[in-house]
Amino acid sequence: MSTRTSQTLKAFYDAMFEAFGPQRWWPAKSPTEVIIGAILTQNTAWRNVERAIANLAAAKTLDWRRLHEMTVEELAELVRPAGTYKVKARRLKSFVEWLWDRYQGDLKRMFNTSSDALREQLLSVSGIGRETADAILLYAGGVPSFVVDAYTARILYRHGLVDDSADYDEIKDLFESNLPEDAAYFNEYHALLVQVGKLHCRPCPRCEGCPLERFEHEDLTRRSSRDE
DNA sequence: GACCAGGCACATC
DNA sequence: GATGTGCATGGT
Repeated sequence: MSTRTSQTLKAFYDAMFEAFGPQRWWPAKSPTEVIIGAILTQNTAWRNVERAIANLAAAKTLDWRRLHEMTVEELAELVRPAGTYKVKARRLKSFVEWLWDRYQGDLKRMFNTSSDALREQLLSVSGIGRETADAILLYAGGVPSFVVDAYTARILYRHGLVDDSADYDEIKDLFESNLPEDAAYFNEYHALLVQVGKLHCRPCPRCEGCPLERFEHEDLTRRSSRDE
């Protein structure tokens, strides 16, 4: 199928890829590290997540058994640089406890579950919302589940592909129903959107030089303090 | 000092 | 169902 939306989304990808090349996401050494990073990066700059992960690595706790044995207070001290550290320690713990109860602490068993069922299960864990669940599925499990984040919503909104009330599932479905169901493609696409977002599509945007600049969009740079 | 960052749960209406 | 708020470190 080749609707207009589908063509536009593919053209976005091509333009971003041409500008930035492969992003090689997720920036982690193992599925375990992906999952920990996905929880730690919630509403947090990646730079700070790296510090927290470095602390965990230094303490040799990038390991589900060790994480299972630690207290939430010990964990909190290690993840402190990532911000909201008490909350995040609790969320990591709730995932670990769940992984232990349900899959004996074994990620391979977890990913052996059918992806739709696993997504529902992940969403039932306190601290794992839609973006985190999809990041785990895609970047730790290689499941073609499109990840939506604040940049994604902002970029699509500014290009008129969704309105500002579009929710997570609506945006996710827009990608998944208009692109080939390919985990490698979804992987690269989301990473490229984040790169465009970081460089050009923050709350106060900088459209100059953006690889999507040539596509129809609303240039808000001159009215960052607009009130509608 | 203000604002932001690869969200989420929970309270309230 | 929609909207508001707390969480918190570190960079710009």
